[in-house]
Amino acid sequence: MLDPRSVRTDPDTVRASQAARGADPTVVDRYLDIDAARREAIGRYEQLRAEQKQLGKRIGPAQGALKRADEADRRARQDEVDALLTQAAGLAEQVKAAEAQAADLQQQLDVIALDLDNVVDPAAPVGGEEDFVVLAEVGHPRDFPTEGFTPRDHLEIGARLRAIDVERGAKVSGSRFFYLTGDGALLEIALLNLAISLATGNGLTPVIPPALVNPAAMEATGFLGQAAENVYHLADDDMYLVGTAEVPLAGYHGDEIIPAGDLPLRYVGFSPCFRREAGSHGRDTRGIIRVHQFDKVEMFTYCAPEDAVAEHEQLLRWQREFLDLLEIPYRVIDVATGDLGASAARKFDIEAWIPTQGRYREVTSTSNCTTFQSRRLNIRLRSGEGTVAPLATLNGTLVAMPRVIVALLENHQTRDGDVRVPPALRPFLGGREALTAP
RNA sequence: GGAGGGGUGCCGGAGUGGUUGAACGGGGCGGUCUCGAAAACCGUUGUGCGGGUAACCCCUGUACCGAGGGUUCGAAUCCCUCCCCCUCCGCCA
Repeated sequence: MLDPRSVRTDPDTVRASQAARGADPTVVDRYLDIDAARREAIGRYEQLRAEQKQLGKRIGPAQGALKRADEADRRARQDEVDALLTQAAGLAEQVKAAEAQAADLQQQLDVIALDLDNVVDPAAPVGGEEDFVVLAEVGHPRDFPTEGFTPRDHLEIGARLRAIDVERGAKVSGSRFFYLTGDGALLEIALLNLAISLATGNGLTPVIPPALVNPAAMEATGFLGQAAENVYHLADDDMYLVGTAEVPLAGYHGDEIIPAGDLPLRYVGFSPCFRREAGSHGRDTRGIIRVHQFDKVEMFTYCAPEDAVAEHEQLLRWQREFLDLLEIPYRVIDVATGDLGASAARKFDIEAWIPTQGRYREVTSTSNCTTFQSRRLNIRLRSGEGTVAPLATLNGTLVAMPRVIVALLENHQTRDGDVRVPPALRPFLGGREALTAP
């Protein structure tokens, strides 16, 4: 949600942002029209309401006077009370109508406000999905022909190691489900432990959040908008399965006012993630690149708006450090405006090199949501001067298990199909230097 | 799942229809006193929205006593629905 005041005072910026996203800029003008009508309606209602309260204050005493009145006075007193009540009844009707009108316009504004995405960061590259800018390339993809063998894909390696089982995943749950078994399961646990130990070492608070949330939490984090078709909904209970720990981590401080001195608040959550993957039929059908359920370690920060850009860079640094430790070649891209989520002002993705695909695939993503998300969640900060203001929220993947496992298996495979364990991960795998077939 | 109790401001806790945004206590903040501190005393203490302002402070109006409806001239107070919390029983990782 944008600040209504800033939309009012600086509509051109919002229009330009909408255009950069490939979204409809004329929403701004409809928004402004409704906002103007709303403010007028509120004024009308409040004035009538003030009159009603003034009048109401005279009724009590008048009725008291009637009760105490003697015979001679009774008639006059009764007339006075009746007159007041008649007047008040008429006013009450007007108040009710004015209130309904104001409420209706407020609701209209709330609805259209959902069509206004966050204002993009001027630093973000303008364009569509293909218009990203590569910020860095790290490591070198291996030259398998020179090494003298053809790389196996993660599914083949996973089957050989008895680490990944998609057939049984399909048998029990359906397509896009999988089992991690043996070293596969141990690998995820090792990645989890490495990630959490790094994150806590950096001062983040570890959190294991609920993965099932109510509609308000889902709505406030923006996942019931364009992304709604990818969200699992439990109709009997009207609950949602989260697609990321961002949802419960963002909702955690909902409706709170946080002292500025407590900021930044940094969390690292571990949760299962559920995604319907509607509209991606036929894409990434082989292996575990795109699945309906996976585990993820996600960082989440609440900070002062002026610190958000620096915080965004910090999250990106932590993400890079993790992949550096895993010795996976990757590149960092600055995602273009047209490919940003509705709540992100800027987004960096890290894409890992996948040898058998001969290309980079997204493994992490970090978004600066500025004050957009906190407005919907009603999270604010209290400054030293005692004033309250919205704060910024940012999120970033530390490790999305399946894709990192894919990258790890494929990039570190040996000629005979074993997998070298990068040194940083060894302490979490009992010191083992390689994963080998059982 | 069954039975009962309860949701009021930063916290505790009053308040059953009319100057109640809300008594009282605690806490916080400011001040007096003190070399300083404590104690004591005095004062102050929310948020959203609209208007006065382009904006802050400020002034003013209005809304907010779990949420949403209703009754009424008027609702924290009465009615309905829902949500949440607590206690006991049952079931259960």
